[in-house]
Amino acid sequence: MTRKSEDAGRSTIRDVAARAGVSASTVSRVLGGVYPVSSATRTRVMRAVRDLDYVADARAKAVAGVGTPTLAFVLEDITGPSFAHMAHGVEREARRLGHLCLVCTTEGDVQHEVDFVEMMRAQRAAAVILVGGSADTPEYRERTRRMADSLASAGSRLVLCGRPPLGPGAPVTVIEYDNEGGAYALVAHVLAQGHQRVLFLGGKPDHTTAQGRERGYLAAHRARGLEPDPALLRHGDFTRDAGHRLMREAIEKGLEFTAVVAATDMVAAGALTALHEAGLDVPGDVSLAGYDDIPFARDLHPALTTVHVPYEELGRLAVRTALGRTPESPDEHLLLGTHVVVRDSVAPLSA
Amino acid sequence: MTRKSEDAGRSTIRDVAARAGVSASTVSRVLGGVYPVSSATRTRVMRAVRDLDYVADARAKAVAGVGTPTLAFVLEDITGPSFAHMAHGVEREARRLGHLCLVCTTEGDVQHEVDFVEMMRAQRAAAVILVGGSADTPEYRERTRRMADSLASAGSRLVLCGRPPLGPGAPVTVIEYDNEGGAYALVAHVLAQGHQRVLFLGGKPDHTTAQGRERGYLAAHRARGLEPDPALLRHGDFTRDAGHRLMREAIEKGLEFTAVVAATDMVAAGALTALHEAGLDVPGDVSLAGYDDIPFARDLHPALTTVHVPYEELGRLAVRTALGRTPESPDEHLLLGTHVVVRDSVAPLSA
DNA sequence: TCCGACTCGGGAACCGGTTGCCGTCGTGTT
DNA sequence: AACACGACGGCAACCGGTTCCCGAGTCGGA
Repeated sequence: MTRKSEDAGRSTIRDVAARAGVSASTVSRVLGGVYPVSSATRTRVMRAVRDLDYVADARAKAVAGVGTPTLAFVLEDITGPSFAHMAHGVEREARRLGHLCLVCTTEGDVQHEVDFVEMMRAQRAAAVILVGGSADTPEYRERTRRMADSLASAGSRLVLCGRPPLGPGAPVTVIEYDNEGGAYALVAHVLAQGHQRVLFLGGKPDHTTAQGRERGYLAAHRARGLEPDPALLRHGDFTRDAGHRLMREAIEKGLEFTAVVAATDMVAAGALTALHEAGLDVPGDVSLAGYDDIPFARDLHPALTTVHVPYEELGRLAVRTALGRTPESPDEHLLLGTHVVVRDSVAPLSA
Repeated sequence: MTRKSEDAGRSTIRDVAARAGVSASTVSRVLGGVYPVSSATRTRVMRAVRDLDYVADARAKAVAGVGTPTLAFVLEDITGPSFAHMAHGVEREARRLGHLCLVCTTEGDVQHEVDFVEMMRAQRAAAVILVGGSADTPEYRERTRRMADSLASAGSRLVLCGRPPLGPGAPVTVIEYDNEGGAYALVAHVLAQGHQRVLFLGGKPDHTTAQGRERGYLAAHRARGLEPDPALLRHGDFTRDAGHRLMREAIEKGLEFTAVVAATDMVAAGALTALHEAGLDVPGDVSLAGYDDIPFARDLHPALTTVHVPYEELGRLAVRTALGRTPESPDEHLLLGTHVVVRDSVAPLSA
């Protein structure tokens, strides 16, 4: 009472050949498609293939040089909305270009990252995409540079997607978005509403994404001849909980401010809840803005004014430029623009 | 002016052997670790390995039977918060168990799914995990059953994670969570507050996750001797936009209700915004509840009462049970429990 | 001093495919 | 009828590893 697949297990090309009464090369040719094979033979082979439910071992094909190419991406945490969108872009584009997609999350552990990249070199991945911000320390550059060289020497390619670029000369493709410019525009918008004391809920001080946004915050002030009170710059990380805690502390501390700019929408969400808990109305008493334009920003109450970042596009571009390059093409460095999305959480300063 | 890695490119084990003046077998043994090798030889080999910056080709190792095992997961859209959490659980557990993780998103296209599974069979993946709900049609069962058989015959395993189970006898591991039970408890909670007309914003009618939640909604009513007005059951999909649209339509239509239960938190978020836009207070005028307990549920205003689903645990369990099984072990079917998280969006019916 | 055991390393077969090369057969041409 | 040529298909080498099997040294003990 066996199914048509006998008891199969995995069958090899030689099993198929034997059953069809031909040689393994012929089977390979039939399956390959283009080589001339008589239709009688083709039929016998195809029949044997179906009988045995045979599929060629992709790993063996890869060794022989005709495998499905593979691409890997590494991120800290797939549950972060912006990371998830980048991942989505990467995966879509990889699929469109016929690549398989390996994924690894590091949960912030750099050793995982290094180990995984080494593993990808062994897998002969076409490219490895590092997704998401990072601290820009000498140690980071050193380590990342090493990974880049290592991949390059194996014919692969390292891509930094939303990550600090290395110095010149590193064999790396960099796709970034404009943190400073976006934050500048956003904060300028807030200041234009008459606010003077704008609380900034930033990320980790050495994190480049956080730094860029903070620079934009400062630059927007200075462009109006203002020098922001250092006490208004608070640092945490990019989580909802950090936003909540930072906001609560600022309120308890009696800090004076009429607007809050959070480094991410997640942080803004936590901050918003803390403001509500303190009985403050947004934007009546305090204006609030975020950064990232995650889908949920619209459903916060009030709808969050924020900066739109083309995360998915970022991921798509990362794989397109990485896979599209030839050995001679120069190292690319793309910088994507962002724009402010005005919703309801920022209001003119009430007299 | 070359780096220590010569100009390398990819070097083979034979290159290393030649440089160290030994045979390829010896290099393999040195790298393998356990076989007795004199320390002089070991040193020479290691030096050659470093000089050439050699890494064994993982695909070739796989063909020889000593590769890193691989596991694949398929989901509709990685940007959905609950999918992302399942993915996170899968990835974490896979990494813990030393597996590589391939990922594919289908964007609802079943052909992608079928093709990808076939590809995974060719890759000799240890297991393929299908993540997220689906329509439970005869066509679905037929197709999924075929994938299960195909994988099983290749020594792999299909895992349904939050997906409708097939009939008995299919070589499948199923990990589900209790949609009906969770919805029952949630709706019972709402009814206990005195509400009588509870609007249900459901998903696609043939989608099993949506069906389960709807059954829970109905069962909770009947347990109190109520028969819900069919006009209160609205169907869309699991997106924020669907929730927004459905809610607006219900309001415009003049439907009477004092509470809303949404099939997911995303839907609830859209509905909440629509309620606000209509000038209704939640929970003053209307109570609202969601399902999934995504992180953002806390930051909606009011904080959303919802049902917690252990998505990450679900993903972890999926890989653990799939990889932990022996050929003789029975097909497992796990059903995880859920629980209501009471926050601020449901209030007693005001007289 | 001779023998056995143990250590070390090489040759070759193997994993499961692909492909270059060449021989055979059938057919059409002169 | 001889010859050329194109269509087919098998052999064997190759991709880049691992591992079985066996032979060559070396060392210690009888």
